[in-house]
Amino acid sequence: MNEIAIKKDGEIIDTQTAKELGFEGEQIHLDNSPESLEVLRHSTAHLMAQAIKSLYPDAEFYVGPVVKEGFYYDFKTSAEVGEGDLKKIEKQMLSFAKKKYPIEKYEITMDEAKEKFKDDHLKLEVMKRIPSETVSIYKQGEFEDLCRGPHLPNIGLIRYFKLTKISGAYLGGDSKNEMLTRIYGIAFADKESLKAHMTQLAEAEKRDHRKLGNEMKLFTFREEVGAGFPIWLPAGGRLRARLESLLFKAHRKRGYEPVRGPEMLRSDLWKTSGHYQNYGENMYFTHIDELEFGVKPMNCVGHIKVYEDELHSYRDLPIKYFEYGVVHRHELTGALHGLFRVREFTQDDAHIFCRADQIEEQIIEVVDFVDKIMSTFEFDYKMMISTKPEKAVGDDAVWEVSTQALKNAMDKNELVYEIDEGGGAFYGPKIDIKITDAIGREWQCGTIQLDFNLPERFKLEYNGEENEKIQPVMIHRAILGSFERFIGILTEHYAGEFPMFIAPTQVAIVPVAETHKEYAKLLSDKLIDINADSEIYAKNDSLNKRIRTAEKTRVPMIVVIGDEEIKNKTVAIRDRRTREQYNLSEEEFLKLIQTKINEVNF
RNA sequence: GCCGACAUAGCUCAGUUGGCUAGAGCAGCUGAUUUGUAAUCAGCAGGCCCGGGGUUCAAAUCCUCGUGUCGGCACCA
Repeated sequence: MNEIAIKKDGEIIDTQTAKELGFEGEQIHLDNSPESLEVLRHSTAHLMAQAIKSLYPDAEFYVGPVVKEGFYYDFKTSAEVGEGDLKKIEKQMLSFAKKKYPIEKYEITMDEAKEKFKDDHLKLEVMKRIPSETVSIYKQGEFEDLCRGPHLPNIGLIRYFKLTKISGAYLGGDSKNEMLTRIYGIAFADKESLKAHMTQLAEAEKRDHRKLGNEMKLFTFREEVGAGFPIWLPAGGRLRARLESLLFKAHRKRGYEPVRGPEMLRSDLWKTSGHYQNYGENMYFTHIDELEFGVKPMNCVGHIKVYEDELHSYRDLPIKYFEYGVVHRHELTGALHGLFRVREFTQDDAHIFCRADQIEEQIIEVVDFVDKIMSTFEFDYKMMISTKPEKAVGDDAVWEVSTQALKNAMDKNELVYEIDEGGGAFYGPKIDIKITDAIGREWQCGTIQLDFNLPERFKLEYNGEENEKIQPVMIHRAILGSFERFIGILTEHYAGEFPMFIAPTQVAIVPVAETHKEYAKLLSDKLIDINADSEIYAKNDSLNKRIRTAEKTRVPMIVVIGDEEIKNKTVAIRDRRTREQYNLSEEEFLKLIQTKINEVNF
């Protein structure tokens, strides 16, 4: 097998460059190693550009990098390119690949490059961002592209690829700029890997919470109701209620007090908080008589009003209020996405009012709380500290102090995090908890936000040791983030196979014949007494059919009851999670269910 | 919001180049059957073909404006 590049000092250098500079190093062969795929996919992006250029001669090209899930190329043409054109482009790519053009490299000066690509305003745009004096050009057949490589020695090596998505993308990732066309693709060294990859994508799609939510009747959306407004169906309602009650206990244990603010508040308050100015475009407003009201997009103002209801002593801090707060946000239509992004959702929101010297311990307590829940569900998550955004309230100095406080808390406890510059809330920096969905997209769930600004704007205070007035610090936090998004993620995580303690229905009861229905009902009542939901499958269908129907709901446990069971006071269990069948006495069975439901506490 | 695609029964989908009363499976209802661990049989019902507007002798099919959904971009729990 021929080498396609070499690795020198951790860098991938293609054969063209290595030859030119006389470099030697560890050989990289065409296989599915990360290094090889990097080169292969980059060259596949170029091959795609070559095909696009031949099909759409006026096409101009921006950049075509390798990304986590393959590669893409951004370009612009006067023609309308749609999904249907991907096949055509793939075909053209294959026909070029068959010609086995070598990929040649040469260097020219920046001025020469500008002259060469003078008709391609996108390439000129790319060059503006390159500081060096000279640039390299890669040539394959008639097609030439400005690129720093690395590339394969020959396009004939590209055989197993697929163009996967087409979409628009803003030039330079800035919505103020023009929109280009982006085509995504994937490439592998062999046919099997490509096939395996496509199969894996199809498998992931089966876990999509939108599909499962529909199948399992958890929730729905209706055109006539409006985009982004989920409707919770009974099964989803039960699942959600279980989460809510578990979480309620967890909050009480940690000293949180349940409170509730109104759904909408006078606009003057939103002006005081800064939401009106900084978040107004995401809010819904209405009028009552002459006064303007804003429907709450966050719960903090309500909780501030709770805090203001009485005077506080330094001895009482921290004070923690929590609420399953329903919020409304005007998300852009294109952003809506199943339960992951909706316009009305419920946060498991809380606000901690504390002294400056309590910040760190409070942050860490919340981080532990988050970890407790995430590990219960066996989620891999990552944390990210988001700093001051473009639109923000408060002095830079205050932002600096609070951002540093978050970092300190994390560092002191040796917690790993990444930085998201400019990703903070308008009133303070935050630690975001991100979870990955079935197809690898990351979603922010929990969040911990440190806020010196709202206490200042609302002139909050508590009495210190010397009876002086001191301003408290506010920590905004949500663990799940929102029930909507979290349940969406949970659904994909378990592929609908929810564990007993959270499942919409704990047990499906299948009576063998009509005469066993009564006993089934008795059992069902006993289950309710131990806080377990059950469903009786007594329809006029065959036993097999009813077991099949029950199985398809993904219920964790099915019990079959017939003469045998009634006589012996037992149940025949079919455990969907362990795929086992066994018998238990009724008493043992109820105890087992009770244990399984109670084994989880946050 | 932007680029592109899509919208047919509760669900999953057929529906030829525009051409008669728009089809199927599942689910639902009625009856027969009373079942021992993943689909018993028969019958019935179910549709403003997403919504306006247009082209045409004729529209589920073509055009147009909405609405919703999907894939991305941008934005964000």
